Amino acid sequence: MELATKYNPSEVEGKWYQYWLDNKFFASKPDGREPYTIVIPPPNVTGVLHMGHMLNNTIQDILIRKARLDGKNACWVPGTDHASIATEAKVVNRLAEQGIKKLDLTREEFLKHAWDWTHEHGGIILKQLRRLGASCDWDRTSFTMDQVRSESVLRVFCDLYDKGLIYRGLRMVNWDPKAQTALSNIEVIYREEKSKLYHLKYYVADPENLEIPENTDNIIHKDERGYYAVVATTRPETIMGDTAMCINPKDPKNQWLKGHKVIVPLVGRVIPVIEDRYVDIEFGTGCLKVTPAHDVNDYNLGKTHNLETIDIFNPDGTISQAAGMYVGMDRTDVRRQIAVDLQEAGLMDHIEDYENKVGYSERNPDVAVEPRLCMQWYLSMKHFAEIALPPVLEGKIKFHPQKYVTTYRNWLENIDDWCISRQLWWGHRIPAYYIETKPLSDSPEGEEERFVVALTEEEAYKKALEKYPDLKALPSGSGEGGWTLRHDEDALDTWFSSWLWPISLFDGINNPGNEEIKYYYPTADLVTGPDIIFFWVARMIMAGEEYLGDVPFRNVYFTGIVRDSLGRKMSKQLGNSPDPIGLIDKYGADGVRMGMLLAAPAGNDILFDEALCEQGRNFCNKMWNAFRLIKGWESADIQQPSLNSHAIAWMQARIRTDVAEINDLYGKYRLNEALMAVFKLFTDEFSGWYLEMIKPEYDRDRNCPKPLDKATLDATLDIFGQLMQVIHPFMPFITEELYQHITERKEGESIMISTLKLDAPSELDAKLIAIYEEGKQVISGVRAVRQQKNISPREPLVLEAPQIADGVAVLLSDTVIKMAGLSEIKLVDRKSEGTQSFLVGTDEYAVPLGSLIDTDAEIRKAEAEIQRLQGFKTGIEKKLGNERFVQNAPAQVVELERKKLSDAESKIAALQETIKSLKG
RNA sequence: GGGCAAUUAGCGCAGCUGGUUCAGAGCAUCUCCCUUACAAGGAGAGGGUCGGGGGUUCGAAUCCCUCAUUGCCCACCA
Repeated sequence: MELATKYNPSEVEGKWYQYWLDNKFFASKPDGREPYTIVIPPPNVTGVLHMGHMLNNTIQDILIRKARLDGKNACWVPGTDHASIATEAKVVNRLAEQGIKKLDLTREEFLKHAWDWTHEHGGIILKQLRRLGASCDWDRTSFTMDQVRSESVLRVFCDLYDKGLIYRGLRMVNWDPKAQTALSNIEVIYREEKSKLYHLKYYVADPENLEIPENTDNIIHKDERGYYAVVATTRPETIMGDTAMCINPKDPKNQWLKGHKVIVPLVGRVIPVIEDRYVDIEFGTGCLKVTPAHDVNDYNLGKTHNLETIDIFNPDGTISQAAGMYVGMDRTDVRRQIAVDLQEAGLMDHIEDYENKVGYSERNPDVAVEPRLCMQWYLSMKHFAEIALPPVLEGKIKFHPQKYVTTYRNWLENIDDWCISRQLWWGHRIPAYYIETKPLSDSPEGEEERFVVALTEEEAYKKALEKYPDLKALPSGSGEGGWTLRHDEDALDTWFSSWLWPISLFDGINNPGNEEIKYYYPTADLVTGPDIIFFWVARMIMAGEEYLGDVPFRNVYFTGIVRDSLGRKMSKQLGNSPDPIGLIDKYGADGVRMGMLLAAPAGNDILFDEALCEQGRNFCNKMWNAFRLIKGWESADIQQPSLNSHAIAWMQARIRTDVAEINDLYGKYRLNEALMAVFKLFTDEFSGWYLEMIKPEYDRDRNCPKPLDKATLDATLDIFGQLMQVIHPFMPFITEELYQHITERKEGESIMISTLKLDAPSELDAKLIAIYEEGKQVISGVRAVRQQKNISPREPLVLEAPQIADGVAVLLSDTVIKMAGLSEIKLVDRKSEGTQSFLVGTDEYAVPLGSLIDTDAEIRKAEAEIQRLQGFKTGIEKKLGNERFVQNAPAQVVELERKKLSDAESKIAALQETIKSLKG
């Protein structure tokens, strides 16, 4: 069969992936082997693959495949995340396109739409991962909202509630007015923004009592309408909610305002001037307007000073009835309008440009978050911080790179309670049931709520009766005087299910101590981005410690962000995000995998460039052609030349040595370096040197290569197979293809499940490698001479080598002759005249060139080299002349310097000799 | 405002606890070669005062101080 000169991935990849699936090579069951588990960071169920996923999952696949080759029971569990806010937003948008409003639907109707959407788009991303070669155990595919995972979430909620760690609280939360839900603190992203600082006039309401101090530091504003204070604010639209003005009691500028009242501009409300040290004297005028309903700090001031709270916003960010003005307008429009109105009313002192930070919703990045006071569910974090800190600080979990340990610690040491309720329908419904004996007030400050937390409604009834014995006297049901349960409308934060992922995937919550959780937990490695260290990584550690008393993983490998070659983040707007599947079509999955990884040192951002995929594709081609070469050789029952047996020994030594290093790099998660080492081993050592060494001559009579001795061919096939195994984790498809060719596969075999057992490199290996390295230098030396003199590689040359019994010219003479295209190697005491020479170490080699030699140029070259060496020499002499160096430096180092000196001297001597002979 | 990291060849990076793996590979660049596996290839070559300045030391890319630049994270200054 004729093989194409280029590797064609598209012919190969689909075939092998199916073969792997058919043979269930990805499947894992608990057995006696050592487990190696990875749980996938679940992508959004309706998401599509982007470059970040490509990187992340390539790394996971490499680790999993490596573990499999090492004989471990590798289990990579895939799945998707319901991503409540993101998905619900998408569903709402789609409904809107159809003219349907969410609020017009019942919860059940909405959820039906959401599930339809999920089934329609769900799992596309997992299909895409197959193209990449991801060797997930697909039978285990899970979803954060499937039955097992959902039950786990509810059980955990009930359990934590029973433990007193979950509570309901009226707090200032971050409110997303578009999604109309609360967010946790870490879901808010602060962005620096150009805005305005509005300086508003708050006239003193009781000027008759004002005592104007003289000759003081007070700064007093007055115009024809009277005395006023200037308040600087970025949010003039909140003045309807002002219930006080606050100054710092020590502020010399504003002493005159103490104890007075001021009038809120436009609104006309008279509010007190309160004093609190919270106020920064330096900022603005030192006067702060206090809006307890719409700012966390103001809320706190309101609490300490017993201020009234006026909530001027509706949940969707429009102005509420309570504001009394601008009712129904959107907050952003009001800001514009009120600025105009204030100007016109003469209540605006001035406006200046200002930069401040505005919080945006992580999932709705164009929506500014509104602080809002409402009742939410919280998970108390003190306990979790305490259990999650030690495993990381003590190194039971290792972070790669390590610098994230500090980040992790800082966060846990300053952690806020976790707001876990979301006013969404798509998600796990909070298993709380309110007892309704009469219509409940909607007001958050309504009377004390009565509720129970239970896994099912049935259980909730029982619990209700236990908790509130008075209910026993009442008839159950919605009838006259009866009582019913109202299921909490809210859903849980998505991360409240994700944090259980390494446990819930093995059903360790519902079914504690089951065989799978015992076997697979803790998992080995987690591969994820540093952006979710708090959202996910930290919380998994909390859940793991809480529910299994053990860490969820041993290592966390933080990948960088994939950027374009200019260092910009990939984004749809910029259009700089390549389509991963398109890339795979173009370069093959193996090529793309290599391209991704080459640019990806652990923890650094990766600057992705398609050219890197080209390099990956080229490497595939290199392997393919090396295989074609070997495949074309016939074997014959002839004596094995010593050149070949030596080359085999050397190549094997090389493999042992390099694989040891590669394994070490794996251990340090320096996968890009491991890949580089793999690449060089194959391209340089194997293809560039080894294959060329043993390559049989061409038989012109038969028009094909001469046969190769069987022993060498067999050994070469073995070596090739080993190399495929070493490369396989990085490039699974082509290595499988070539491995199968090499081994004449039988059905059911695969490189995936093969094992590679190599001895540790020995001292002998090191020696062998050193000899060959020197031999390579001699060969390169001759090639360089050819290059300089423009001599064809096919023209045989003679090499004069120094008389050294164990020198490479003797030990590797056959190899050097073949590789350098020599007719012979002459061992000489003195090189002859008319040669071009080069040094390898301190040994001088010479190629006689007769008339080709340019004597003058050679002399100039030698003189330049002598000069360089002289400089080198004087440097060392100076060092050795320094008594303190000789006294203080270790003997070894001093000895080395001496050797350098003598080497330099002998090199200089040799060069002078050369010049002499050239001058003849 | 606090913290962390980075700064080494045109580019993206490696250089572990100070001394032969010390100034490195890869890509890119340049030169030559369509040699019977591979031009998606081969052979060869050039290229860096290790961000600036100071210090410690016999000796610093490596340790310390300082400045500069960049990036990231955290934080309620309106």
